Amino acid sequence: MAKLSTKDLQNGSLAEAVAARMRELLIAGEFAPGQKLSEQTVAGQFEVSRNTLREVFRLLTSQRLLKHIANRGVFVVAPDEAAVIDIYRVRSVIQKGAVQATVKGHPALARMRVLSEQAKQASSVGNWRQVGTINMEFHRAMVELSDSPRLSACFDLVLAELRLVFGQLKDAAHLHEPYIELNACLVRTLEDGEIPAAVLQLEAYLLRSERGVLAALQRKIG
Amino acid sequence: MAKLSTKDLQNGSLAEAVAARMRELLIAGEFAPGQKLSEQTVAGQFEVSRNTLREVFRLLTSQRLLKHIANRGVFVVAPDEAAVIDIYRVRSVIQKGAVQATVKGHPALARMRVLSEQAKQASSVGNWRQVGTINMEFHRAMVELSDSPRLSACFDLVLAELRLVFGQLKDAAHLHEPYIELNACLVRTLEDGEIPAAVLQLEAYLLRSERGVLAALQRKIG
DNA sequence: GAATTCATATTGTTGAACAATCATACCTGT
DNA sequence: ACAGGTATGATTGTTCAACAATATGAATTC
Repeated sequence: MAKLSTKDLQNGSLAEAVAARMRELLIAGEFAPGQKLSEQTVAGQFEVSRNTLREVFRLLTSQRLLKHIANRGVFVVAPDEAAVIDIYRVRSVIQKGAVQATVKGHPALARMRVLSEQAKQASSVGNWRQVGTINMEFHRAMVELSDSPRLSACFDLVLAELRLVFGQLKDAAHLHEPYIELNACLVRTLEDGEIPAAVLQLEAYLLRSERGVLAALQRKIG
Repeated sequence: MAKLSTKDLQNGSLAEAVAARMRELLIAGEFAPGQKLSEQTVAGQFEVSRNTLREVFRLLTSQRLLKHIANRGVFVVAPDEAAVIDIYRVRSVIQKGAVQATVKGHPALARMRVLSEQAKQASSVGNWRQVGTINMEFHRAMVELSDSPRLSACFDLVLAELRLVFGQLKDAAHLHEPYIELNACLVRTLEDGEIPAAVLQLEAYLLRSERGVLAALQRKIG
């Protein structure tokens, strides 16, 4: 297990700082899916009290990264096939809803262009980890086209869950690679204001991506 | 202030039971919007320890019914115009997405029919409070057409927030009344499998409802 | 080998204590 | 009188220790 130092003082409370740190570890796949997290043990590892860790657990449980079972403790979520399918259903509804509300010249659209180009650069260098991060940001920007903080919040939840899935797969490194060009293409279509075409491209992207994730999941878990 | 007895032992933990009880009170408008909730005071009112109440606050904060400000405490949320607009944007995206995925003979559709008729009955008796509750259930059932637990969860959040708005309005009693017939009509359209027509009806419903809520909000606050 | 009982460990909850931070009233100086 | 700073008091953030309630696992019994 990696070092669990949380000396890096984030703004806000200690519980939030630990939650943020633990979130990173979870998404990085440092914990096994389904693993039970003992309050005493984890509190010791993060050097916080049990009460504070409980608040951390509540935080991460509400973000669907942990699962709380009464009188049994908290466990790392283990997303299965159904979860992935559901996640992509949410993505489809929300992202299509956002794209359909696109107005030309929206700052989020400019951000999508920048991120799309950054992804191309990162992939040319072979930094697949960063490609994944940028890709996530790209899709977050897409949802921000809807100018809806609540839709963005909901989307962030499923995206975090999806990142957890990626982290739990072993070879997820260049799982995003084929979609860099699709993203760039989508940006152009949106900048031209061709909404229906953009929706079709998005649907194609989501379908391919979902299949890829499901395949990788079945390959590793069976 | 009303009695805060939480003797009714729900299943699950005490914190969850208190959170459920407090949720009811919040939605019933028993707390003023923007009101500060002192840990010591509220813990005393619910007869739980401060630590337990903190977990309750975390729960309700993650449900967007309370707002937590670091080192300042938690406050009852005070949804403004922008919040209502955003809530209806989420409703539009999610409910339209669900309706578009409707398959004939879905159990949720049958449930919508039942609820629509129950609403008609309740309104004929003049039980507006129940009309509101049934109406909420009706729309929840609509989202369940999508067979997506995550979309349902997200929808439940915004619906709870909307109920909080209703609770904070004083004359929100028969705010749902004009929509009983629209709901019944929408059920018929869906049962006939005419998805596009149903989407149009839903859009009309949401637009009218949003305007009604915004008007009531400005009447009472602005 | 299956079911029951008992012992152990973990979670759920409480109360008290202290540090850190914020709000308020008071005071000072010009 | 007023702006600014300071001290005081109250509230939140965090930790610790203890106990009750519940689940886990092993030993026992049939």
